[in-house]
Amino acid sequence: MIDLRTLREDPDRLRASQRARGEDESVVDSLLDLDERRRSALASFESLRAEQKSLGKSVSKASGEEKQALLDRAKELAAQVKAAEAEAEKLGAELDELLQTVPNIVDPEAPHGGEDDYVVLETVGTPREFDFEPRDHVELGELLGAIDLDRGAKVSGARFYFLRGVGARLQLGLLNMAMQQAIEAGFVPMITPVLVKPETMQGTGFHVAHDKEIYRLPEDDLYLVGTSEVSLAGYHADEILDAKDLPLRYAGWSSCFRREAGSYGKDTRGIIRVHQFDKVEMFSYCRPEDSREEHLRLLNWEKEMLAKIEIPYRIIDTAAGDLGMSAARKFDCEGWIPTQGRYRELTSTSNCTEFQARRLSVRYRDKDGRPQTAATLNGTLATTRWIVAILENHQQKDGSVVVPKALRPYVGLDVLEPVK
RNA sequence: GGAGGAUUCGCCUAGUGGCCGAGGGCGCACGCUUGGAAAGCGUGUAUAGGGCAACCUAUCGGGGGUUCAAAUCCCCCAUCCUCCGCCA
Repeated sequence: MIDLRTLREDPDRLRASQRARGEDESVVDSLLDLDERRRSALASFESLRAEQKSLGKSVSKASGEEKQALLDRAKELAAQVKAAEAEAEKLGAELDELLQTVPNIVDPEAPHGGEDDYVVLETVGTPREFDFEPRDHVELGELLGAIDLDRGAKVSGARFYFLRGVGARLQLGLLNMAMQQAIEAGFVPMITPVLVKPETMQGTGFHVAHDKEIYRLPEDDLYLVGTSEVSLAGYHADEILDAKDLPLRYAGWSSCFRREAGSYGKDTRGIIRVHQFDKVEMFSYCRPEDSREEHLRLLNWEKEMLAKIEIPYRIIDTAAGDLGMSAARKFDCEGWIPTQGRYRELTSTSNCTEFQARRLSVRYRDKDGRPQTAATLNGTLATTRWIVAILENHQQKDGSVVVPKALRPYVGLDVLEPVK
């Protein structure tokens, strides 16, 4: 949620941001108009209410005819107060509703435009030359007895899978390595709820009612998270944090659930795009003025992880139109997938500035003891999808896969051997 | 699933219709006292919105109602605790 007071002072900032995203600018004027009307409705309610209160006090002191006269007036006033309050509430609700639809103000440094207007910031490593025809991760997963897609489909349907044997070990090792790195960097390790209440989902910037990506449990009014970012953002909701504890950093391990509606036909093969996967996610609460630096730190921790799996990757600066609701800026690290001949997203780190925290009411006390809205950031340390990159980049001619050195202690194997 | 109890300012607690946004204690902050500290004394100590100064308004788990007036009365819901049942 954007800040109304800032909007009043500098509406052009939001206009520019909407332009950069390729979205509607007129929302700015609608907001300003509604805000103005709500404030005046609120003011008239408040003065009527003040009158009612003081009148009420004189009622209790008066007696006889005088009291009756006062009562009559008070009764009349009570009706007016009620009407004024209803009007103010109505406008407030309208304003809130509109405000809910406005995405975060983008960082002016973010590239303008849509999905394809990203800027490549850095390319690390070079794709390996194969002296044999590389197998894709599906084939390798099958050879190694690591990924069972057929039975995943049998049990749960399309885009489900079993990780088994070395596949399960690879995921556990990878995510444990991520957790270990996070712990060493001072993160608090967390295993988070995967079902959350609507206000947590909404607060994090996902629309419970409209978002086609969210799995819902209507019977219980609970929602499956698409990332532990949601649970970790909600963790400090309605709290005022101690400034000396900032930045507060958490590393959450959870399964993630995505409906992948509207992606029919995309990545139907393998475990690139699935309904359920596991992820270790960094989440940080910090002062807004520190958030840009924090964002770069998160990116560096992602690079550190990627270095450990020894694959070529590049970093892109996502364009404004592709930032989603909450992010002001987003960097993705994309790993090289040999059989696709292109880079695919392995990590994503977003600076959500105060957007999520304002919705969730996460604040901290500044030097003067005044509550201020915190900034929140998130970034990926590892996910199930990384298995694709590891298998494909480190495969050998016989179908075996060399485990990257850093990962070996966590997986307990140097090489994954075919089972058939 | 059933029965009962609870939910007030960071914590503990007072408060059964107007004098309660709300008293006390603890904690915390500042000051006095002291060679220094403790104790003691004094002052302050929620959040949000509006004017942005005095001040005004809202909020006593959430929502609705009764009333001129609700922390206080009524209804619904949520959470926690206890007991019973059910499952393992």
